Amino acid sequence: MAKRRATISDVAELAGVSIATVSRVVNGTAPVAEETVRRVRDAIATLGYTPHAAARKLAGRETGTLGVLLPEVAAEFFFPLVRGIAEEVRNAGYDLLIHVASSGQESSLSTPLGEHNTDGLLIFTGRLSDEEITRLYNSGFPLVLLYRSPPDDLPIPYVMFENKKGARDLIDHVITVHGRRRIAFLRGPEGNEDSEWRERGYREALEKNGIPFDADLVGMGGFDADIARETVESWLIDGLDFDAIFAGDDEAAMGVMAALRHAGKKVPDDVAVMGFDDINSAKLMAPPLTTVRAPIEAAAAGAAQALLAQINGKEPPHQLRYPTQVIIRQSCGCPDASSPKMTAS
Amino acid sequence: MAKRRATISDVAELAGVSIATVSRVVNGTAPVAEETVRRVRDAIATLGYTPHAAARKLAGRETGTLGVLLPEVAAEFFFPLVRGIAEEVRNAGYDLLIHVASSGQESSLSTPLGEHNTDGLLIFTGRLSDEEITRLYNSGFPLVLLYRSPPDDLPIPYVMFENKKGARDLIDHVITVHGRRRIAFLRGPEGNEDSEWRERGYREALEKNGIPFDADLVGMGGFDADIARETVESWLIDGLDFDAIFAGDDEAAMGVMAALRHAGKKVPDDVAVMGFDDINSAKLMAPPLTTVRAPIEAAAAGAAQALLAQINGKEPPHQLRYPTQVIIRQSCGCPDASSPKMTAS
DNA sequence: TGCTATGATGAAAGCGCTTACAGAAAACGC
DNA sequence: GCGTTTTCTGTAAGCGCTTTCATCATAGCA
Repeated sequence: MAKRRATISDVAELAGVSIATVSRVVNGTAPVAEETVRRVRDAIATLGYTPHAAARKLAGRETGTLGVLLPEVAAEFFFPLVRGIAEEVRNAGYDLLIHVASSGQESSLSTPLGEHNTDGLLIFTGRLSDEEITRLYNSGFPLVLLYRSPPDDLPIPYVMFENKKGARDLIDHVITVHGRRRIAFLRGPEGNEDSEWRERGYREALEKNGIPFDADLVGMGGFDADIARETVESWLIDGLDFDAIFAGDDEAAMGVMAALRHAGKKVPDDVAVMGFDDINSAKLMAPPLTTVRAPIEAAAAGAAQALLAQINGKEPPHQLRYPTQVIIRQSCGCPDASSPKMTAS
Repeated sequence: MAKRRATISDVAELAGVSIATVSRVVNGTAPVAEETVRRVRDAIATLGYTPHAAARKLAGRETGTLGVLLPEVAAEFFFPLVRGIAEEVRNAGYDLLIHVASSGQESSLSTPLGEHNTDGLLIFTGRLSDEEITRLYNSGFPLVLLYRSPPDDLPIPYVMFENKKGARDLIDHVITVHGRRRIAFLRGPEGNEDSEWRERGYREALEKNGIPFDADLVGMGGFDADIARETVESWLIDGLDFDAIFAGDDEAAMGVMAALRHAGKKVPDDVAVMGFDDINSAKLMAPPLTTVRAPIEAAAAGAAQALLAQINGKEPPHQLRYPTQVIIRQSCGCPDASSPKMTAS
């Protein structure tokens, strides 16, 4: 059944032209007579010809594909991220090679996304060692960092959210509006910059309101529901005193709520819970989660654009900072503004 | 800064051998004298040489990469799926090209994952038209279908879950154990086979227990929280009578719970809620969701293996059917078996 | 009418690599 | 010691495509 794939030569022969001409009509790189174009188009159609990507890459200078390096941890967060990138990349006529790293192979680029295989790389937090990044940068390889800043102050473009401000406003809200004073914080994964900034915002809000920082109230959340849950459960066992928990992100918040519920604590009456990101399920939680909205998809798209710009020789911005916005729902103690929807039908 | 990449010729020259020899030591395709190997290795190291993927693909017969076609809908379900595939594919030394389809371009393969660009394709439900699949199959291109059966009874391998049995057991539980009789069902996306089988299981359970099927109790869930939520909200407004909802999948169940909660209905006292898949957040919902566990990651890995087998000329199984298992939690009305964890620390 | 822009096309040179094919050198057998 | 393997290595032919460069008609212009 497997017939040999049609090549550019087959098309050329059928259309009675040279392969150069076929290439030109396919890529529109030079004027071709209307009549010729028609014949070539027909030939392509009847042969079902598709250009061979590898050959194209070899001949041309570019590979026509962009790579994304993602951590193993697959969170809901990841979706809008990929969607934003994919959309942008496709519009620019590039392919997207997504590499989901597995634990262990921390640094190596022996894997797909080498410099030879893509025209540029979007690197998600922490996946690549500083040395690797530096090396790639030094060899002039287009790079954009997602949610982490470049090592050694290298001028590599990167996208970031206004984590600190968002967290500060959020914590300030629960202090000033709801009078909470014993607010716990769950850190993200080790070395995660988003988490560091959120913690700073958390501390600033504390300070602003004259509440001393208490190291006991900081635990490991890992931006992960299960990890967060365990931490809160152990706090509960230890009898730690707190009246609010800033979970670090929404996933962790979900774990926090589960732990609290399981222990018979009421949210938000006994403990207020806040997340960060405003993932889709945040509004569906019980109670709906008060959080900070981060325009993940937009940021991802922005990162892709910056990479594309770089590839096209334009000067990309050095930093892309996206705004965040506190989203008040009920998990902080605020009343439900909306009443059951009564869509007359 | 951007120096030219080192090529195989550079290595050959530095090592004082021919490019053929370099290729041989890189690929280990033929015996090479120990001393020569050493020299070549050294040259590679000092030059920092990495083979150019495209060139390799062009020269060799294989592209060394596998493709996955995914629908735009990004659900939590997608994670274990990708993880399972990625793991398997990497272990086999292949690259993974993930193509997230966007709405609109339903069928076209004009996009990355053409037959030329990958050695095989894992196709996720409904993304490709039957014609495209048939065409690819006929041209001998290795294919594996995820969660859908092949068109026209073509012998294309596909993976499936025991949806019917899982759904039947689940519904049977809520009828026989909890005495529910007015059980609603939320369908998945149009044409989704998983959904069709789940519905059959649902009907079988009804029939087995002498409950007549009521078309009014079937609505659109779309395997999506927001869609499910809207449907349930409109049911509530219409005053539809039901005491249980089988949401079709876990994402939809989340939307169902939100709608119920918002309307002041108690789960499971007023309405029992059941999902399907057992995604990570199922156990974190309030109340924890009774559902059916589908080994998504394992199935995905299996699919990848089948594809790899096919590529290597082995005969892959025609169908991979994975078992499902009812997971009882509290949303169906069962008591909480676990008590707050008391991990002594 | 003679000469130069202009449009349309083909010939051919690679892109970096794999892989027959074919030597040359070393090892073996009797 | 000579023919025959066995090892090791180089030569060269592409893989399918893009892209100068060159070639020809035509068309434009004085």
